[in-house]
Amino acid sequence: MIQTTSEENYLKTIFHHAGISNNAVTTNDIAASLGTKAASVTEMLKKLSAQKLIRYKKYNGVTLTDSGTKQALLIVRKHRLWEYFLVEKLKFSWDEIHEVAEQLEHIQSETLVERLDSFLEHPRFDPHGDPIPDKKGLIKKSDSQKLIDVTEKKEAIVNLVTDQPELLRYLSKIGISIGSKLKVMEKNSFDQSMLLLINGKNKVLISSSIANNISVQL
Amino acid sequence: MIQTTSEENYLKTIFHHAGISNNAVTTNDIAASLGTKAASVTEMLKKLSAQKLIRYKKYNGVTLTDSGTKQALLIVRKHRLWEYFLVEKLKFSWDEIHEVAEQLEHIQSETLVERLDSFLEHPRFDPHGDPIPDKKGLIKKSDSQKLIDVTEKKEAIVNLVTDQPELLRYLSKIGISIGSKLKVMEKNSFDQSMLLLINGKNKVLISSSIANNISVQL
DNA sequence: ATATAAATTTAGGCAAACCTAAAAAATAAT
DNA sequence: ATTATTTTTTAGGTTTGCCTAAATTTATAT
Ligand SMILES: [Mn+2]
Ligand SMILES: [Mn+2]
Ligand SMILES: [Mn+2]
Ligand SMILES: [Mn+2]
Repeated sequence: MIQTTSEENYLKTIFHHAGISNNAVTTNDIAASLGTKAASVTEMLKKLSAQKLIRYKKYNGVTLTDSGTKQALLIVRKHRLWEYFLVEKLKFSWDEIHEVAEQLEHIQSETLVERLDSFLEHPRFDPHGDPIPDKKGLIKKSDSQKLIDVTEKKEAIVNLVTDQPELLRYLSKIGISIGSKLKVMEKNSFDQSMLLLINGKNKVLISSSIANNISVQL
Repeated sequence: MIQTTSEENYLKTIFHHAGISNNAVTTNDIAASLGTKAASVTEMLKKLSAQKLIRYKKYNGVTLTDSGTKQALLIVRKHRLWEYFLVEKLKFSWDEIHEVAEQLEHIQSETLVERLDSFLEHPRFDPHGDPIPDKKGLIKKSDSQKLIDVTEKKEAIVNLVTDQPELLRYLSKIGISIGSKLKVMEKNSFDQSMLLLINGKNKVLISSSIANNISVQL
């Protein structure tokens, strides 16, 4: 069965909230993410449940079924492939792509996804470091930890950042991108801010909320 | 103002029916093209008229305003650029692309269109030979005539075919593509069928309905 | 245990884009 | 010039996806 754009957005949101262990996701969380109201969410949950894409019991949140997970993974795959395309082929910057990918991910054509994947030579990560599910929905998970948890004096390589335009523009400004080498010079134990040495050149102080949105590999 | 996908499809349909001289287009013609009913068309015409994208007088058909024409040209531009992309970069065949382009043409992002155009190196014609409007909406019109009107013994180069999947597959099968050299060996005056020599090699008989959907340059 | 607060669902509406059937206008045929 | 046919519009419905306000359930605090 073919999903509407709206249904796809709900599935994707549930997927992102559920995490790897497919935890139950609440009505309010979905509403907040999609910018809709709880009442609208309840309505949609009934539809998705009728299609057996989610398991829904009143007042108990929802989890994706296998079928729902498969659909969600395909949407995520398309989103990230398009983001990769926009950056690598069309020279968009990493803060300009999310909104366009939000539209492109709903284009219906299996052939298109697979040809795009081939054309891009099967990229494994999108421009923000998020893994791109393969055709079967398998995700390559790299061992990665939050920058905020890295101890003083350690060095690490940036491999994932949160896909939020304002954050991304800020990171670009201070010279942090995927692959940047960071050395944690000082950690302020009061506010969790960090003094970083970026690529052995610039020293920059970042707040904890920034550090919370960067993941690295030691 | 931003148009819905449905509004864009109406504008494009009106544009295609109006021809270069922007003739009035009838309600029924629009309905037939879009696979909707006349009543639905009337409803939409009121909306487009309120937005001053068309000139609409009850019972008198519609014409596009300058603003409506501009919008329609942009959609056509996007449709054809995407078709070119699908064929040249993703290796789709010319009969597989229309449906996907129908979806892609509605992606909203001015940057995307212009970057795509650059990436493709500003193609002037889509895979069916249809001209791609430039950023300003200008169309390069090549002097071209219908194959059906070519006189016996003349030679001509195919430069435009109708974008209909079944036709396109048939043309591929008999070896006709954009750029093919055709020599009109015989014209049957009874049914207008034509015997062609294709690229100096194969002799093929085509019916008038095929010949009507091929344009050539002498 | 009860009261209060928060989360969720239900009830009733709205706009977009479609539909069918009936009415009105324009066109064609006698 | 009437009548018949075709085209177009109007009237009244439906579905999808959203909303607000009220009711219900669950969670939290006294
Ligand atoms: Mn994104
Ligand atoms: Mn991303
Ligand atoms: Mn096309
Ligand atoms: Mn075309």
